[in-house]
Amino acid sequence: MRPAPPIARLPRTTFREHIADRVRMAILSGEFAPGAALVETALAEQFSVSRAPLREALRQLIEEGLVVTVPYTGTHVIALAVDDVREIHSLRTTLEHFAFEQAWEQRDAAFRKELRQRHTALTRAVDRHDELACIATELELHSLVYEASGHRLLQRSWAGLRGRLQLYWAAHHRAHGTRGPRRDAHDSYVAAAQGENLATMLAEVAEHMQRGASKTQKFLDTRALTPDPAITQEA
Amino acid sequence: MRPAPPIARLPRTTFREHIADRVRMAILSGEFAPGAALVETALAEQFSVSRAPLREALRQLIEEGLVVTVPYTGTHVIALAVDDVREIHSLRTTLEHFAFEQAWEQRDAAFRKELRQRHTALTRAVDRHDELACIATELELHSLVYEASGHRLLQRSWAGLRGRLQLYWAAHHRAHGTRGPRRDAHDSYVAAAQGENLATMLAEVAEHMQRGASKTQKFLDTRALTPDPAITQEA
DNA sequence: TCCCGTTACATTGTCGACAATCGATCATCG
DNA sequence: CGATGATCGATTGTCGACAATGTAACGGGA
Repeated sequence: MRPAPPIARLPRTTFREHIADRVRMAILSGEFAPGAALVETALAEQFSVSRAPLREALRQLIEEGLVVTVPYTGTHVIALAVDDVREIHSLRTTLEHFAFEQAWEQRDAAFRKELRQRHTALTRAVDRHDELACIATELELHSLVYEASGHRLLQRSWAGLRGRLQLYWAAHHRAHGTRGPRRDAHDSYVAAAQGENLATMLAEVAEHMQRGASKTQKFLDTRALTPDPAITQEA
Repeated sequence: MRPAPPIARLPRTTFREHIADRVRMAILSGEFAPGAALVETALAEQFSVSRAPLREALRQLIEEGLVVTVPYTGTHVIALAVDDVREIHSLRTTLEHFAFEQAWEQRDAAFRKELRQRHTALTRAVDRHDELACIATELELHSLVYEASGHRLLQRSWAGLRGRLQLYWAAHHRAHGTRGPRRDAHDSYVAAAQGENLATMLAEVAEHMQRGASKTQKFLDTRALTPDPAITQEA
Protein backbone atom coordinates (compact mmCIF):
# COMPACT_ATOMS: atom_id res chain seq x y z
CA MET A 1 0.00 0.00 0.00
CA ARG A 2 2.65 2.48 1.05
CA PRO A 3 5.43 3.67 -1.24
CA ALA A 4 7.48 1.65 1.22
CA PRO A 5 9.50 4.28 3.00
CA PRO A 6 12.14 2.63 5.17
CA ILE A 7 10.49 4.05 8.26
CA ALA A 8 9.95 1.24 10.68
CA ARG A 9 8.55 3.52 13.35
CA LEU A 10 7.50 7.10 13.05
CA PRO A 11 9.68 9.52 14.96
CA ARG A 12 9.90 8.80 18.66
CA THR A 13 6.63 9.73 20.27
CA THR A 14 7.42 9.40 23.96
CA PHE A 15 9.73 11.61 25.94
CA ARG A 16 11.07 8.65 27.84
CA GLU A 17 12.88 7.08 24.91
CA HIS A 18 14.18 10.39 23.67
CA ILE A 19 15.51 11.32 27.10
CA ALA A 20 17.03 7.91 27.66
CA ASP A 21 18.94 8.35 24.41
CA ARG A 22 20.06 11.84 25.33
CA VAL A 23 21.26 10.89 28.81
CA ARG A 24 22.93 7.74 27.54
CA MET A 25 24.80 9.72 24.94
CA ALA A 26 25.80 12.30 27.53
CA ILE A 27 27.18 9.55 29.76
CA LEU A 28 28.99 7.68 27.03
CA SER A 29 30.48 10.84 25.58
CA GLY A 30 31.80 11.77 28.98
CA GLU A 31 29.63 14.83 29.47
CA PHE A 32 28.46 13.09 32.62
CA ALA A 33 31.69 11.67 33.96
CA PRO A 34 31.86 8.34 35.84
CA GLY A 35 30.86 8.87 39.44
CA ALA A 36 29.03 12.10 38.68
CA ALA A 37 25.72 12.65 40.45
CA LEU A 38 22.60 12.79 38.32
CA VAL A 39 19.93 14.86 40.04
CA GLU A 40 16.45 14.21 38.74
CA THR A 41 15.11 17.71 39.18
CA ALA A 42 18.11 19.24 37.44
CA LEU A 43 17.92 16.81 34.53
CA ALA A 44 14.18 17.28 34.25
CA GLU A 45 14.59 21.01 33.96
CA GLN A 46 17.51 20.62 31.54
CA PHE A 47 15.39 18.50 29.21
CA SER A 48 12.23 20.52 29.86
CA VAL A 49 10.17 17.58 31.00
CA SER A 50 8.59 16.39 34.20
CA ARG A 51 10.36 14.04 36.56
CA ALA A 52 8.05 11.15 35.70
CA PRO A 53 9.36 10.39 32.20
CA LEU A 54 12.87 11.28 33.30
CA ARG A 55 12.74 8.78 36.12
CA GLU A 56 11.57 6.07 33.73
CA ALA A 57 14.43 6.91 31.39
CA LEU A 58 16.85 6.63 34.30
CA ARG A 59 15.29 3.33 35.28
CA GLN A 60 16.10 2.08 31.81
CA LEU A 61 19.70 3.23 32.08
CA ILE A 62 19.91 1.45 35.43
CA GLU A 63 18.92 -1.79 33.77
CA GLU A 64 21.51 -1.12 31.09
CA GLY A 65 24.06 -0.84 33.85
CA LEU A 66 25.15 2.71 33.15
CA VAL A 67 23.93 4.33 36.35
CA VAL A 68 23.14 3.20 39.88
CA THR A 69 20.71 4.72 42.31
CA VAL A 70 20.47 4.40 46.07
CA PRO A 71 16.93 4.89 47.35
CA TYR A 72 16.29 8.33 48.83
CA THR A 73 19.95 9.17 48.41
CA GLY A 74 21.07 9.76 44.86
CA THR A 75 21.86 8.54 41.38
CA HIS A 76 25.36 8.32 39.98
CA VAL A 77 27.06 7.32 36.78
CA ILE A 78 28.86 4.05 37.42
CA ALA A 79 32.62 4.06 37.78
CA LEU A 80 34.10 0.96 36.26
CA ALA A 81 36.52 -0.93 38.46
CA VAL A 82 39.52 -2.92 37.34
CA ASP A 83 37.71 -6.23 37.60
CA ASP A 84 34.86 -4.88 35.52
CA VAL A 85 37.19 -4.17 32.63
CA ARG A 86 38.60 -7.68 32.82
CA GLU A 87 35.07 -9.05 32.83
CA ILE A 88 34.16 -6.98 29.80
CA HIS A 89 37.04 -8.37 27.81
CA SER A 90 36.56 -12.00 28.79
CA LEU A 91 32.82 -12.07 28.21
CA ARG A 92 33.20 -10.13 25.01
CA THR A 93 35.61 -12.71 23.67
CA THR A 94 33.12 -15.45 24.41
CA LEU A 95 30.17 -13.63 22.88
CA GLU A 96 32.03 -12.60 19.75
CA HIS A 97 33.23 -16.18 19.27
CA PHE A 98 29.66 -17.33 19.46
CA ALA A 99 28.51 -14.53 17.15
CA PHE A 100 30.95 -15.57 14.43
CA GLU A 101 29.95 -19.20 14.79
CA GLN A 102 26.33 -18.25 14.33
CA ALA A 103 26.89 -15.80 11.50
CA TRP A 104 29.59 -17.69 9.59
CA GLU A 105 27.37 -19.60 7.20
CA GLN A 106 25.01 -16.67 6.70
CA ARG A 107 27.63 -14.27 5.40
CA ASP A 108 26.77 -12.92 1.97
CA ALA A 109 27.82 -10.15 -0.38
CA ALA A 110 25.90 -7.57 1.64
CA PHE A 111 27.76 -8.64 4.77
CA ARG A 112 31.16 -8.23 3.13
CA LYS A 113 30.20 -4.89 1.66
CA GLU A 114 28.96 -3.60 4.99
CA LEU A 115 32.09 -4.93 6.65
CA ARG A 116 34.32 -3.00 4.29
CA GLN A 117 32.22 0.13 4.66
CA ARG A 118 32.42 0.12 8.44
CA HIS A 119 36.11 -0.61 8.31
CA THR A 120 36.61 2.35 6.00
CA ALA A 121 34.63 4.57 8.36
CA LEU A 122 36.86 3.48 11.23
CA THR A 123 40.02 4.07 9.23
CA ARG A 124 38.90 7.55 8.30
CA ALA A 125 38.11 8.36 11.92
CA VAL A 126 41.62 7.25 12.86
CA ASP A 127 43.10 9.44 10.14
CA ARG A 128 41.07 12.37 11.35
CA HIS A 129 42.36 11.77 14.90
CA ASP A 130 38.71 11.99 15.92
CA GLU A 131 38.74 9.94 19.10
CA LEU A 132 34.98 10.07 19.63
CA ALA A 133 34.36 8.87 16.08
CA CYS A 134 36.99 6.17 16.58
CA ILE A 135 35.03 4.73 19.49
CA ALA A 136 31.75 4.90 17.64
CA THR A 137 33.01 3.42 14.39
CA GLU A 138 34.99 0.66 16.09
CA LEU A 139 31.87 -0.33 17.99
CA GLU A 140 29.89 -0.27 14.77
CA LEU A 141 32.43 -2.49 13.09
CA HIS A 142 32.31 -5.08 15.84
CA SER A 143 28.53 -4.85 16.04
CA LEU A 144 28.18 -6.11 12.49
CA VAL A 145 28.78 -9.75 13.32
CA TYR A 146 26.19 -9.62 16.08
CA GLU A 147 23.67 -8.20 13.64
CA ALA A 148 24.62 -10.77 11.03
CA SER A 149 24.13 -13.59 13.50
CA GLY A 150 20.42 -12.84 13.57
CA HIS A 151 20.47 -13.92 17.21
CA ARG A 152 18.32 -11.44 19.08
CA LEU A 153 19.20 -12.69 22.52
CA LEU A 154 22.88 -12.46 21.65
CA GLN A 155 22.37 -8.94 20.40
CA ARG A 156 20.74 -8.10 23.69
CA SER A 157 23.72 -9.35 25.66
CA TRP A 158 26.04 -7.50 23.33
CA ALA A 159 24.08 -4.30 23.86
CA GLY A 160 24.65 -4.60 27.60
CA LEU A 161 28.34 -5.14 27.01
CA ARG A 162 28.67 -2.49 24.34
CA GLY A 163 27.58 0.30 26.66
CA ARG A 164 30.16 -0.62 29.25
CA LEU A 165 32.83 -0.96 26.61
CA GLN A 166 32.08 2.49 25.26
CA LEU A 167 32.06 3.85 28.78
CA TYR A 168 35.47 2.37 29.46
CA TRP A 169 36.95 3.50 26.17
CA ALA A 170 35.71 7.04 26.77
CA ALA A 171 37.23 7.05 30.26
CA HIS A 172 40.44 5.63 28.87
CA HIS A 173 40.52 8.35 26.26
CA ARG A 174 39.97 11.18 28.70
CA ALA A 175 42.51 9.86 31.16
CA HIS A 176 45.20 8.59 28.83
CA GLY A 177 44.85 11.27 26.19
CA THR A 178 44.53 8.90 23.29
CA ARG A 179 42.97 5.53 22.97
CA GLY A 180 41.99 4.86 19.38
CA PRO A 181 43.32 1.80 17.65
CA ARG A 182 46.24 1.96 15.30
CA ARG A 183 45.25 2.51 11.72
CA ASP A 184 45.88 -1.12 10.74
CA ALA A 185 44.61 -2.66 13.97
CA HIS A 186 41.55 -4.16 12.32
CA ASP A 187 43.03 -5.19 8.98
CA SER A 188 43.57 -8.79 9.97
CA TYR A 189 40.19 -8.84 11.71
CA VAL A 190 38.35 -7.71 8.60
CA ALA A 191 40.40 -9.99 6.37
CA ALA A 192 39.64 -13.03 8.50
CA ALA A 193 35.96 -12.10 8.65
CA GLN A 194 35.83 -12.22 4.87
CA GLY A 195 37.84 -15.43 4.63
CA GLU A 196 36.66 -18.99 4.69
CA ASN A 197 38.40 -20.30 7.78
CA LEU A 198 36.26 -19.97 10.91
CA ALA A 199 39.03 -21.21 13.18
CA THR A 200 41.29 -18.43 11.91
CA MET A 201 38.58 -15.90 12.64
CA LEU A 202 38.06 -17.16 16.19
CA ALA A 203 41.78 -17.01 16.82
CA GLU A 204 41.82 -13.49 15.44
CA VAL A 205 39.03 -12.47 17.82
CA ALA A 206 40.88 -13.94 20.78
CA GLU A 207 44.08 -12.18 19.82
CA HIS A 208 42.27 -8.92 19.17
CA MET A 209 40.73 -8.98 22.63
CA GLN A 210 44.05 -9.97 24.12
CA ARG A 211 45.64 -6.88 22.64
CA GLY A 212 42.90 -4.76 24.16
CA ALA A 213 43.28 -6.42 27.53
CA SER A 214 47.04 -5.97 27.65
CA LYS A 215 46.69 -2.32 26.68
CA THR A 216 44.20 -1.97 29.49
CA GLN A 217 46.55 -3.59 31.94
CA LYS A 218 49.36 -1.26 30.95
CA PHE A 219 47.01 1.65 31.38
CA LEU A 220 45.86 0.50 34.77
CA ASP A 221 49.41 0.08 36.01
CA THR A 222 49.93 3.82 35.81
CA ARG A 223 46.79 5.16 37.39
CA ALA A 224 43.79 3.97 39.31
CA LEU A 225 40.52 4.02 37.42
CA THR A 226 37.91 4.20 40.13
CA PRO A 227 38.04 7.17 42.50
CA ASP A 228 35.11 6.06 44.62
CA PRO A 229 34.62 2.32 45.08
CA ALA A 230 31.16 2.98 46.49
CA ILE A 231 29.75 3.95 43.09
CA THR A 232 30.89 0.80 41.37
CA GLN A 233 28.36 -1.51 39.87
CA GLU A 234 26.91 -4.31 41.88
CA ALA A 235 25.58 -7.69 40.93
CA MET B 1 27.15 -4.50 67.91
CA ARG B 2 24.30 -6.53 66.58
CA PRO B 3 24.03 -10.26 67.18
CA ALA B 4 25.22 -10.25 63.57
CA PRO B 5 22.11 -11.18 61.66
CA PRO B 6 22.96 -11.83 58.03
CA ILE B 7 20.95 -8.83 56.91
CA ALA B 8 22.76 -7.10 54.11
CA ARG B 9 19.94 -4.65 53.52
CA LEU B 10 17.01 -3.94 55.70
CA PRO B 11 13.69 -5.06 54.27
CA ARG B 12 12.82 -3.55 50.93
CA THR B 13 11.91 0.07 51.39
CA THR B 14 10.56 1.00 47.98
CA PHE B 15 7.36 -0.22 46.43
CA ARG B 16 8.97 -0.45 43.03
CA GLU B 17 11.26 -3.35 43.87
CA HIS B 18 8.59 -5.18 45.79
CA ILE B 19 6.11 -4.82 42.95
CA ALA B 20 8.64 -5.81 40.32
CA ASP B 21 9.27 -9.02 42.26
CA ARG B 22 5.57 -9.71 42.65
CA VAL B 23 4.73 -9.15 39.00
CA ARG B 24 7.76 -11.09 37.85
CA MET B 25 6.75 -14.02 40.01
CA ALA B 26 3.19 -13.82 38.73
CA ILE B 27 4.45 -13.94 35.14
CA LEU B 28 6.94 -16.72 35.67
CA SER B 29 4.48 -18.82 37.60
CA GLY B 30 1.95 -18.45 34.82
CA GLU B 31 -0.57 -16.42 36.77
CA PHE B 32 -0.14 -13.88 34.00
CA ALA B 33 -0.03 -16.10 30.93
CA PRO B 34 2.09 -15.28 27.87
CA GLY B 35 0.29 -12.75 25.72
CA ALA B 36 -1.92 -11.58 28.54
CA ALA B 37 -2.55 -7.86 28.79
CA LEU B 38 -1.21 -6.05 31.83
CA VAL B 39 -3.28 -2.98 32.57
CA GLU B 40 -1.51 -0.46 34.74
CA THR B 41 -4.58 0.83 36.56
CA ALA B 42 -5.75 -2.68 37.36
CA LEU B 43 -2.33 -3.77 38.61
CA ALA B 44 -1.95 -0.58 40.62
CA GLU B 45 -5.23 -1.22 42.38
CA GLN B 46 -4.38 -4.88 42.87
CA PHE B 47 -1.16 -3.98 44.63
CA SER B 48 -2.66 -0.95 46.37
CA VAL B 49 -0.13 1.51 45.00
CA SER B 50 -0.14 4.40 42.61
CA ARG B 51 0.64 3.98 38.95
CA ALA B 52 4.00 5.73 39.26
CA PRO B 53 5.90 3.00 41.13
CA LEU B 54 4.02 0.35 39.20
CA ARG B 55 5.09 1.84 35.88
CA GLU B 56 8.71 1.88 37.01
CA ALA B 57 8.43 -1.75 38.02
CA LEU B 58 7.00 -2.57 34.60
CA ARG B 59 9.81 -0.62 32.99
CA GLN B 60 12.23 -2.89 34.79
CA LEU B 61 10.44 -6.00 33.58
CA ILE B 62 10.55 -4.59 30.06
CA GLU B 63 14.31 -4.33 30.29
CA GLU B 64 14.39 -7.89 31.59
CA GLY B 65 12.51 -8.90 28.49
CA LEU B 66 9.46 -10.34 30.21
CA VAL B 67 6.88 -7.84 28.95
CA VAL B 68 6.56 -5.52 26.00
CA THR B 69 4.62 -2.29 25.79
CA VAL B 70 3.38 -0.36 22.79
CA PRO B 71 3.04 3.35 23.51
CA TYR B 72 -0.50 4.47 24.20
CA THR B 73 -1.76 1.01 23.36
CA GLY B 74 -1.01 -1.62 25.93
CA THR B 75 1.40 -3.85 27.80
CA HIS B 76 1.54 -7.61 27.35
CA VAL B 77 3.47 -10.56 28.68
CA ILE B 78 5.78 -11.74 25.92
CA ALA B 79 4.91 -14.90 24.07
CA LEU B 80 8.03 -16.82 23.19
CA ALA B 81 8.30 -17.86 19.57
CA VAL B 82 10.00 -20.97 18.26
CA ASP B 83 13.16 -19.12 17.30
CA ASP B 84 13.36 -17.59 20.74
CA VAL B 85 13.53 -21.01 22.34
CA ARG B 86 16.30 -22.03 19.98
CA GLU B 87 18.16 -18.86 20.85
CA ILE B 88 17.78 -19.53 24.53
CA HIS B 89 19.31 -22.96 24.21
CA SER B 90 22.21 -21.93 21.99
CA LEU B 91 23.19 -18.89 24.00
CA ARG B 92 22.77 -20.77 27.23
CA THR B 93 25.18 -23.44 26.06
CA THR B 94 27.76 -20.78 25.28
CA LEU B 95 27.34 -18.95 28.56
CA GLU B 96 27.41 -22.08 30.68
CA HIS B 97 30.56 -23.24 28.90
CA PHE B 98 32.17 -19.93 29.72
CA ALA B 99 30.90 -20.08 33.30
CA PHE B 100 32.49 -23.46 33.90
CA GLU B 101 35.75 -22.29 32.38
CA GLN B 102 35.76 -19.31 34.71
CA ALA B 103 34.69 -21.22 37.81
CA TRP B 104 36.67 -24.40 37.27
CA GLU B 105 39.81 -23.48 39.20
CA GLN B 106 37.85 -21.74 41.94
CA ARG B 107 35.79 -24.74 42.93
CA ASP B 108 36.21 -25.61 46.59
CA ALA B 109 34.56 -27.71 49.26
CA ALA B 110 31.78 -25.17 49.70
CA PHE B 111 31.04 -25.34 45.98
CA ARG B 112 30.75 -29.12 46.00
CA LYS B 113 28.60 -29.07 49.11
CA GLU B 114 26.26 -26.48 47.63
CA LEU B 115 26.16 -28.44 44.39
CA ARG B 116 25.02 -31.59 46.19
CA GLN B 117 22.49 -29.66 48.23
CA ARG B 118 20.86 -28.09 45.20
CA HIS B 119 20.88 -31.40 43.39
CA THR B 120 19.15 -33.01 46.35
CA ALA B 121 16.55 -30.26 46.38
CA LEU B 122 15.87 -30.86 42.70
CA THR B 123 15.61 -34.63 43.17
CA ARG B 124 13.14 -34.18 46.00
CA ALA B 125 11.02 -31.84 43.88
CA VAL B 126 10.96 -34.45 41.14
CA ASP B 127 9.91 -37.13 43.64
CA ARG B 128 7.15 -34.87 44.90
CA HIS B 129 5.95 -34.35 41.32
CA ASP B 130 6.01 -30.65 42.19
CA GLU B 131 6.46 -29.14 38.75
CA LEU B 132 6.82 -25.58 39.99
CA ALA B 133 9.50 -26.61 42.45
CA CYS B 134 11.19 -28.60 39.71
CA ILE B 135 11.60 -25.49 37.62
CA ALA B 136 12.84 -23.42 40.54
CA THR B 137 15.31 -26.00 41.85
CA GLU B 138 16.67 -26.85 38.41
CA LEU B 139 17.32 -23.18 37.79
CA GLU B 140 18.99 -22.93 41.17
CA LEU B 141 21.21 -25.88 40.36
CA HIS B 142 22.35 -24.41 37.08
CA SER B 143 22.76 -20.97 38.63
CA LEU B 144 25.46 -22.26 40.96
CA VAL B 145 28.21 -22.29 38.38
CA TYR B 146 27.41 -18.72 37.39
CA GLU B 147 27.64 -17.65 41.02
CA ALA B 148 30.86 -19.60 41.46
CA SER B 149 32.40 -17.92 38.43
CA GLY B 150 32.40 -14.62 40.31
CA HIS B 151 31.79 -12.95 36.96
CA ARG B 152 29.20 -10.26 37.56
CA LEU B 153 28.69 -9.42 33.92
CA LEU B 154 28.17 -13.08 33.15
CA GLN B 155 25.67 -13.34 35.97
CA ARG B 156 23.84 -10.40 34.47
CA SER B 157 23.56 -12.10 31.11
CA TRP B 158 22.48 -15.30 32.79
CA ALA B 159 19.79 -13.43 34.68
CA GLY B 160 18.36 -12.21 31.41
CA LEU B 161 18.40 -15.72 30.05
CA ARG B 162 17.11 -17.34 33.20
CA GLY B 163 13.88 -15.39 33.14
CA ARG B 164 13.12 -16.46 29.61
CA LEU B 165 14.03 -20.04 30.38
CA GLN B 166 11.70 -20.10 33.35
CA LEU B 167 8.99 -18.53 31.23
CA TYR B 168 9.40 -21.18 28.58
CA TRP B 169 9.50 -24.04 31.04
CA ALA B 170 6.35 -22.80 32.73
CA ALA B 171 4.57 -22.52 29.37
CA HIS B 172 5.81 -25.96 28.42
CA HIS B 173 4.52 -27.35 31.69
CA ARG B 174 1.08 -25.82 31.33
CA ALA B 175 0.72 -26.90 27.72
CA HIS B 176 2.32 -30.31 27.78
CA GLY B 177 1.16 -31.34 31.21
CA THR B 178 4.56 -32.30 32.51
CA ARG B 179 7.98 -30.89 31.86
CA GLY B 180 10.24 -31.72 34.81
CA PRO B 181 13.46 -33.56 34.18
CA ARG B 182 13.75 -37.25 34.80
CA ARG B 183 14.97 -38.04 38.28
CA ASP B 184 18.48 -38.92 37.09
CA ALA B 185 18.71 -36.24 34.41
CA HIS B 186 21.30 -34.25 36.32
CA ASP B 187 23.37 -37.07 37.80
CA SER B 188 26.05 -36.94 35.14
CA TYR B 189 25.98 -33.14 35.21
CA VAL B 190 26.63 -33.00 38.93
CA ALA B 191 29.22 -35.76 38.75
CA ALA B 192 31.15 -33.99 36.02
CA ALA B 193 30.94 -30.70 37.88
CA GLN B 194 32.68 -32.31 40.83
CA GLY B 195 35.25 -34.09 38.68
CA GLU B 196 38.61 -32.88 37.49
CA ASN B 197 38.11 -32.95 33.73
CA LEU B 198 36.90 -29.64 32.37
CA ALA B 199 36.51 -30.99 28.85
CA THR B 200 34.18 -33.67 30.15
CA MET B 201 32.12 -31.02 31.92
CA LEU B 202 31.84 -28.88 28.79
CA ALA B 203 30.74 -31.90 26.77
CA GLU B 204 28.21 -32.70 29.47
CA VAL B 205 26.80 -29.17 29.27
CA ALA B 206 26.50 -29.39 25.50
CA GLU B 207 24.76 -32.74 25.71
CA HIS B 208 22.49 -31.54 28.50
CA MET B 209 21.36 -28.59 26.41
CA GLN B 210 20.99 -30.80 23.38
CA ARG B 211 18.59 -33.01 25.30
CA GLY B 212 16.56 -29.96 26.26
CA ALA B 213 16.54 -28.67 22.69
CA SER B 214 15.39 -31.97 21.22
CA LYS B 215 12.66 -32.26 23.80
CA THR B 216 11.60 -28.78 22.83
CA GLN B 217 11.54 -29.65 19.16
CA LYS B 218 9.41 -32.69 19.84
CA PHE B 219 7.06 -30.50 21.85
CA LEU B 220 6.86 -27.86 19.16
CA ASP B 221 6.03 -30.40 16.49
CA THR B 222 2.72 -31.10 18.15
CA ARG B 223 1.48 -27.62 18.92
CA ALA B 224 2.29 -24.01 18.18
CA LEU B 225 3.64 -22.00 21.05
CA THR B 226 2.81 -18.46 20.10
CA PRO B 227 -0.84 -17.62 19.50
CA ASP B 228 -0.21 -13.99 18.59
CA PRO B 229 2.96 -13.20 16.68
CA ALA B 230 2.44 -9.50 17.39
CA ILE B 231 3.30 -9.88 21.06
CA THR B 232 6.59 -11.59 20.47
CA GLN B 233 9.77 -9.97 21.65
CA GLU B 234 11.67 -7.63 19.43
CA ALA B 235 15.26 -6.71 19.23
C1' DT C 1 -24.28 -5.61 1.98
C1' DC C 2 -20.02 -3.26 2.14
C1' DC C 3 -17.21 0.68 2.92
C1' DC C 4 -15.95 4.74 5.31
C1' DG C 5 -15.98 8.57 8.51
C1' DT C 6 -17.18 9.56 13.21
C1' DT C 7 -17.53 8.94 17.87
C1' DA C 8 -16.71 7.00 22.35
C1' DC C 9 -13.94 4.37 25.32
C1' DA C 10 -9.86 2.32 27.21
C1' DT C 11 -5.02 2.71 28.04
C1' DT C 12 -0.79 4.79 28.40
C1' DG C 13 1.94 9.28 28.72
C1' DT C 14 2.79 13.43 31.38
C1' DC C 15 2.48 16.74 34.96
C1' DG C 16 2.89 19.26 39.50
C1' DA C 17 2.76 18.72 44.43
C1' DC C 18 3.54 16.38 48.68
C1' DA C 19 5.69 12.83 51.73
C1' DA C 20 9.59 9.88 53.25
C1' DT C 21 14.25 9.33 53.80
C1' DC C 22 19.16 10.26 53.89
C1' DG C 23 23.48 12.99 54.78
C1' DA C 24 25.72 16.67 56.78
C1' DT C 25 25.87 20.46 59.58
C1' DC C 26 25.57 22.51 63.98
C1' DA C 27 24.52 23.00 68.75
C1' DT C 28 24.77 20.80 73.18
C1' DC C 29 26.55 18.10 76.92
C1' DG C 30 29.95 15.34 79.36
C1' DC D 1 38.01 18.89 73.33
C1' DG D 2 35.33 14.86 71.83
C1' DA D 3 31.11 12.66 71.36
C1' DT D 4 26.31 12.69 70.91
C1' DG D 5 21.89 14.23 69.57
C1' DA D 6 18.84 17.34 67.01
C1' DT D 7 18.00 20.19 62.96
C1' DC D 8 18.10 21.50 58.18
C1' DG D 9 18.65 21.00 53.37
C1' DA D 10 18.71 18.04 49.46
C1' DT D 11 17.12 14.10 46.93
C1' DT D 12 14.31 10.46 45.79
C1' DG D 13 9.69 8.05 46.43
C1' DT D 14 4.75 8.40 45.89
C1' DC D 15 0.38 10.20 44.74
C1' DG D 16 -3.84 11.83 42.13
C1' DA D 17 -5.41 14.25 38.10
C1' DC D 18 -5.26 15.55 33.35
C1' DA D 19 -3.68 15.16 28.43
C1' DA D 20 -2.45 12.46 24.27
C1' DT D 21 -3.10 8.55 21.66
C1' DG D 22 -4.76 4.27 19.77
C1' DT D 23 -8.57 0.88 19.21
C1' DA D 24 -12.98 -0.57 18.42
C1' DA D 25 -17.67 0.08 18.15
C1' DC D 26 -21.26 2.64 15.85
C1' DG D 27 -23.85 4.89 12.30
C1' DG D 28 -24.54 6.74 7.69
C1' DG D 29 -24.19 6.49 2.85
C1' DA D 30 -23.41 4.27 -1.70
